[in-house]
Amino acid sequence: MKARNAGKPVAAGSATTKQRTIRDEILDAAAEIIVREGYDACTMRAVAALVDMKAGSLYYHFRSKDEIVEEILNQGIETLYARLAETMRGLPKEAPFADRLSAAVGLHVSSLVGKDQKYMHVYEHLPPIIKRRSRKMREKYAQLWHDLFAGGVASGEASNGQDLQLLVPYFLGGLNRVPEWMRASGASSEQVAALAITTLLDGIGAKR
Amino acid sequence: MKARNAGKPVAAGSATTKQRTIRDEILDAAAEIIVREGYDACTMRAVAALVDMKAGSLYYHFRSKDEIVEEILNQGIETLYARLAETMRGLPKEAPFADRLSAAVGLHVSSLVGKDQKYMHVYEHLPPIIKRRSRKMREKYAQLWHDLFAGGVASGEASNGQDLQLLVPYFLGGLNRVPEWMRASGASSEQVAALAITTLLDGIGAKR
DNA sequence: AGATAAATCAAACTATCGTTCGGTTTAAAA
DNA sequence: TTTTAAACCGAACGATAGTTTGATTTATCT
Repeated sequence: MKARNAGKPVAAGSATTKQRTIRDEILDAAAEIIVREGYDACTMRAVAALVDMKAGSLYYHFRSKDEIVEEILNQGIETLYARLAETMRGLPKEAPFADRLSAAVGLHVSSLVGKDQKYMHVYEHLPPIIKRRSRKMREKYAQLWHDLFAGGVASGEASNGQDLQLLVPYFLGGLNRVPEWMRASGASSEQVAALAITTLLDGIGAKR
Repeated sequence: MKARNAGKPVAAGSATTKQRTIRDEILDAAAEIIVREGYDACTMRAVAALVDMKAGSLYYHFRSKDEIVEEILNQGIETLYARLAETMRGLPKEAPFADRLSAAVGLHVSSLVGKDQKYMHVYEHLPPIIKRRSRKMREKYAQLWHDLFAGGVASGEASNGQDLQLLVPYFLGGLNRVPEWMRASGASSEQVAALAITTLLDGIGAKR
């Protein structure tokens, strides 16, 4: 076996420390290539090169290229869903809508620009056939947002009578462009999150 | 030569009627495939099949596959830019901000769901390397929106003091997801446009 | 040390990609 | 009708894709 961990700290931590398997390294490499150069450029040979292996060796860890992509896709959406569900559940029952919204936006944005952002951005680079596979999970995630807004409407804290079925994908679709905004404006993730929240709540029209 | 126009009306119109060339048919076919099945699926053989030809014959009309894609890309963005610029120029000088915004949103949305929507949606399916080529033109288009908002700010009709450098990509990025909203909610393009406008102006927060 | 299992390699296979090119068909000009 | 040019086909080319496989190296266990 090759010295795969040469130079890397052994992470001699607690027994509960999730250890980084070779599988993870491969997933990371593939996601990295997809986000930076697109799905076409993500060949088995390119992925292998990034983890210092040969293309054929990848098949010891994965059944196919499809399995790699699918795993990346799931990892991204499922952890995002879990984190948002957890965050919402952790809020006090009487937390105002603005606070709930702020927490959700903050989490979503930080996921888009954080350490594992790769996994969030892979989706948009995939061919439609593959995209469709994760559609159900993505709708499940959108449902969390739908619930959030529905709560705001019920308490009278939100909505001008907008159709939530339309408002949620509107807001969420816009939020996903966060990295673009940051690139174009040089703003921080906090600034971006703040803009999204205040604009959604109050708009940009002159005050009356 | 094959009977390419079999069954098609000759469009015996005025001399100024733009006639549909074979080039156009090829561009249409390629755009159609890219939008429906992604860039990978858009092979020369697939495009050729859609226009009842063989792959090699395409090279009589185009120098390369790249040339086809580039032409699609330009056609989409340039006509959009021209139409918005024209529309803005056509508005009376004293038109209120809300009207200007409404006109711009209406145009943008109708382009995204209209007859030539293909050409608008091709962009998002392309590998990063190709995307970068049309970046300048897209920034030019965004500049139109920037000017629109800047006008609203100057006249005091808009803005809560938001950074326009951030607000424009925020709003525009969201707007581009219109087809998704419509699919998810079953709303019409007019409903979607209305939501985008009122939400941007007034937000969804409870009135004060 | 020797044996066993895990991990990787080298090389090939088939399929398909973009592209080329000589020949063939079709439409218009003479 | 003959000539000429435009439009297309058929078949191939080299490159590269995902994948398979038998051999080989490396780690682990006794």
